[in-house]
Amino acid sequence: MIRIGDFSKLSRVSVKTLRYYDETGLLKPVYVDRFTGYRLYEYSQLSVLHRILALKDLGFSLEEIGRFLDDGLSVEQMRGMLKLRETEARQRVREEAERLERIGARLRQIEQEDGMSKYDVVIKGVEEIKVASVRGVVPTPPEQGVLWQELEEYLAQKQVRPIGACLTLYHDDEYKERDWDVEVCEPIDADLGESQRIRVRTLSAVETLACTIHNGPFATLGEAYNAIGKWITENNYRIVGPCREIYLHTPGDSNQHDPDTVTEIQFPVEKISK
Amino acid sequence: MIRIGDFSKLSRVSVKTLRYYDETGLLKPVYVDRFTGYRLYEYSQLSVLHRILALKDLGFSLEEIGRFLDDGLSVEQMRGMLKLRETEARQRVREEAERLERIGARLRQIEQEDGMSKYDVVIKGVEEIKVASVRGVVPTPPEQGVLWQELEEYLAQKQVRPIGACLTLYHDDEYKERDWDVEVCEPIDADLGESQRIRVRTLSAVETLACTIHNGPFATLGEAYNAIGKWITENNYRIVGPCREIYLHTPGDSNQHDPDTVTEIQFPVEKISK
DNA sequence: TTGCTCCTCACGTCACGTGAGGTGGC
DNA sequence: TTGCTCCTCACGTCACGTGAGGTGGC
Repeated sequence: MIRIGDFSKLSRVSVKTLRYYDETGLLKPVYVDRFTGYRLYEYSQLSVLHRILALKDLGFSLEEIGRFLDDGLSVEQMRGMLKLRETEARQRVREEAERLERIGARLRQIEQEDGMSKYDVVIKGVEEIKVASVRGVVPTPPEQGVLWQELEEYLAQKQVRPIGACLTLYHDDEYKERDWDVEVCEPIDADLGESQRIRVRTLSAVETLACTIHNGPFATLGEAYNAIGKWITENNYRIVGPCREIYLHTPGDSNQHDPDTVTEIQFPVEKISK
Repeated sequence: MIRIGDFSKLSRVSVKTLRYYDETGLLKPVYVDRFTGYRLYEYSQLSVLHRILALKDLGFSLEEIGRFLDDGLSVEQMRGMLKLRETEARQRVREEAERLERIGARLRQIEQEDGMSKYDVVIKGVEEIKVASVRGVVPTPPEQGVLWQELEEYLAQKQVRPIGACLTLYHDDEYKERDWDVEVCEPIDADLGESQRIRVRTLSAVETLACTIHNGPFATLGEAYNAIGKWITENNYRIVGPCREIYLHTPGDSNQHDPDTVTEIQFPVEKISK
């Protein structure tokens, strides 16, 4: 029988860890001195410790390992758990590879622009939203005011109040100089009849949206679009739906140059698989 | 200004997390009601939160992120930290890929042998060991007794006691039927003169050894060698040095068939890079 | 006697999640 | 009034690491 220090040296597992395994019942020394509390191990316990290390290394938790050691579970169960770990490990390889890619994209961005961008892009999902909307073609985005007027008037007339931030959908696939196909939306709760121009519909939930926040007047929104566009291509995503522009905060009088304006831009995207 | 629940919905960050960020000073609401304790955020804080999420996603800890936000650190510093994360991420990709490989190897092993092997293989390192040794050619390993006798007699004569488990090095690169080049070693501490047959030398430290434990008589050691050999090839390692056979425990009379015998087998290996 | 080994608390880690028990706002 | 939102503790997580303060063994 050997003491914990020697057992630790042989196995290259720290004394603290061995004590922890004792405490949790994972690997108990064969004998504990009643008076000194000294733990005494047998050499043959090294193979149990090896089993623990090997299973830990495959990604099992200590609790799972404990159950393995106790029950000596069936081949089929073991196979099932390994399959699970395999899926998880594959997933983590992918995640880490993507993280690596994003770090690379950041580095390139810093080099090119000589500094950190004002815009940080994150991926998130949104739930579905019920909205009243008007769709139409306007020369350029800043001229969508007419559509908003139409929508607001309708809602006021029906005495329906929006329940969240209003937004615009941009339906064009490509960049255009003129004639944008836009749809202005107000989220609503109530049942509301449609008119010839006003539609009531549910914007479907989206799982992966690339999003960024623009703090400042609408006039400089273009910078945000540049940043997010670059991010999307640099990180190997692809746009798969209409862009959403969400007017989170438009203070007081709707002065286009108010700096306290906060707008979120969202692009439905998907990862380009290699 | 918005309440924590709405801020949470907009950002898709849990209320608990937002409170945690407040507590740690990472992201404080602009206003906290003195009486109710209600936290109130401004819409523009969403971009700060986005920055936090983006940096977290690159692998930074919340503490590091906090420092970034406070100091607004230089481009050079940022570049340096990103480079570091890049190295780490690359490392983790490799680690996870290797784990995936090991899981696959285990699965194949279970399929083939219809169950779990008695032998678990782990990778570990060992430090250098000073030994007295005798090297010679013997017909087969079980016949190395003569060498041991020679060594023991010399040590007894010099009144030197071994300070750890004795071991045998197998110097042949390939498997042989007959005539094995073996070296039997006793770890020692003292300064000991050499003789014509006895050498005193230091076995160098090895960083990566594939190891397994054999519980049982020497007669069945072959099973352990089979298991570890299979593991090494299945997991894409290559043997890069002489095998070490360590006699951790050989009870009482050195009966070759004693089942309480514990032996460790170690192969210096390196990963075959693709 | 000295140095080494071993022991048991108790607390920290990291980024939150999970209740319990209670209050404010519309 | 009711349901919803928000609050503050306090504790748990996972696999140990880090001391502090003290004792046993040769």
